[in-house]
Amino acid sequence: MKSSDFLISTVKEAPNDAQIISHQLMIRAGLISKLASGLYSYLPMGLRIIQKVEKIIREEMNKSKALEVLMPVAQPAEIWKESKRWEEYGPELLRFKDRHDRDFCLGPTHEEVITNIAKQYLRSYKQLPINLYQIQTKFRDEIRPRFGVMRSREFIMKDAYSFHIDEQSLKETYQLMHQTYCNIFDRIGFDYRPVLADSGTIGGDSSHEFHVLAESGEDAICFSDDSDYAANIERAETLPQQKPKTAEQAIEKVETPGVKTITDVCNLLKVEPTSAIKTLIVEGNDNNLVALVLRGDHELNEVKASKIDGVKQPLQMAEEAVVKKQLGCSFGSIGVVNLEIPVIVDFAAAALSDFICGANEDDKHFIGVNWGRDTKKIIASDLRIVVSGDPSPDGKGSLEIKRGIEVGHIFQLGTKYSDSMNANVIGEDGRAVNMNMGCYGIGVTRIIAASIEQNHDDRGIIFPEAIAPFQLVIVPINYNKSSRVKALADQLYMDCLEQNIEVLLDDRKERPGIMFADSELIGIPHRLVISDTHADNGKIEYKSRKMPDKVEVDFKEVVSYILDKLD
RNA sequence: CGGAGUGUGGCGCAGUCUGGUAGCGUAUCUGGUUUGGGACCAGGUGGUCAGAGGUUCGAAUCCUCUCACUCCGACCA
Repeated sequence: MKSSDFLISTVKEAPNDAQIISHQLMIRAGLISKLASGLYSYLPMGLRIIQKVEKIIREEMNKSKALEVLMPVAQPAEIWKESKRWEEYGPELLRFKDRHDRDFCLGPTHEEVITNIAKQYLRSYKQLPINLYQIQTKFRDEIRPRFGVMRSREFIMKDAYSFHIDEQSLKETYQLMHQTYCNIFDRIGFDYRPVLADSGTIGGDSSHEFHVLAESGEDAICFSDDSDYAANIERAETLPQQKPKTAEQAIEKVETPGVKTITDVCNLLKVEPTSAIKTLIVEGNDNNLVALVLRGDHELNEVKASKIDGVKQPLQMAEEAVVKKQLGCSFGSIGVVNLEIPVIVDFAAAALSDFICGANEDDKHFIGVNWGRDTKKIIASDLRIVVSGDPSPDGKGSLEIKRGIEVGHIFQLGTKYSDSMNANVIGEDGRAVNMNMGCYGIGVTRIIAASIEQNHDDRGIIFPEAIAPFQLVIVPINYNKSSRVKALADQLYMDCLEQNIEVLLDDRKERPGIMFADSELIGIPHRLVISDTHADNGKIEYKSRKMPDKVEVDFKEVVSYILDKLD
């Protein structure tokens, strides 16, 4: 490709709504163009990258024997009503009516459509297992789109759905997909981790997210410093701790006027938050209240809390007015002494002795409180968000927390959709069985942003070769003046094309500085510079985007030199 | 949905308080000089100042409403 035949749409300044580096660089390099909030066009340079990513995904998916399909973006309400998600999904699902006043939506995902297909065409266990995938545009009406294509409303996703006669078969394909995802992300050149994930209301214990490690990641993930354990922070468990020490202090009520928060209490009483507890009140299953107790320095993990027996799902914090009426005090003064509602205590809080808590009277707290002696019987459970340094749940090492960008998610759906949509096959014994399903997603467009987050410097993007829009850029100095430079550049360009090198010849009438800056901003991995000075010696200058040094290469050997670099 | 903010050539911004000819940088076009790190000179093109209504002799500027976008929060099978 010659630059004069292409659209190089680089800009010096990014719009000021671009917050993170990948968004800024994607705009500046001219990969994307914003149409409206969360809606982006892919310009020629950006599309080439998408196609590279898609190619890798296709190759690896095909290798795993998955079959590609393509399903509609617009979907009729009927199938969503069948799966109950028309009601459950919420405003993220963009709904509209067609000219006949029939309900439709834009697909945020395709479980319903694929199940509908499976229902029609899968009749016998002999056709199973089967794994169908597509690379398709999705639409989710995000509350707050941000970070460019990282969290946009319209985005490209690879989604795969597998169908199985039993759980065993599902598990095998799940493992295969896990491996396939690793292959894909290895090829893309990510520093990533597969982590245990919460499988949401679907249940089942096997769900993994694939996270690219990056400071700007929206998710917190944690891993052991001494084993393979890695999990989304929502999912990471804490272990029961040792029994509390024997009580040393007597319980005593103290005045704490105006004190509402743990910080206030601790400042007033000159103690650390680790020796106080906080009591959160949530709604219970039958119109009652439930107390959740955490150590002062810990935070509630809402996913864990909502899974506790007797706690209303989804988790709902109690209204302060209701709490006042039933417990006789406001939020800041709730405590566990003489508390007449179910009390669930986090393991860490349950391990405390001689601690501080609210007195269930405004402006008063207890000090020297001990479990059992001063409280009724409690249930100890895992309630909190893990913190750095917690012991790893597998018993090996301690946890470290990093930020990650979720680029893939695989999980076992079981029979949720095949049950509600009645997708069954005839089994070996001649009876109909609802199929087990697995579901596997990769955010194609998000991958590009994630890769840039991980690979850039102050000059721009440093694309890994596997997904770079071009492998090589040829920068001729004085292409339009020096006939010798032009001849050499054209010759080299033709030679590269012959070797199927994805090469960009920058034949624009620009000064060298602009051409260097553009190629570095766009992040083309390899660069050759041709100039009269070098031509005098039969040399060409090579530079890798990753390395600071320039190398002189004989003109005759340059193509094989490049081929070697491309491996 | 709650809080905060911003809308002025493609992009980045000034002008708004204190009403009086629409401005700067960059990009773009033409001509010339340059050519190894975002050049210089000269001359152009391009804006109903987000939209609607109001006040005024006169509104980018003051008032009212609407819309869009951004940030923080809530939400996220």
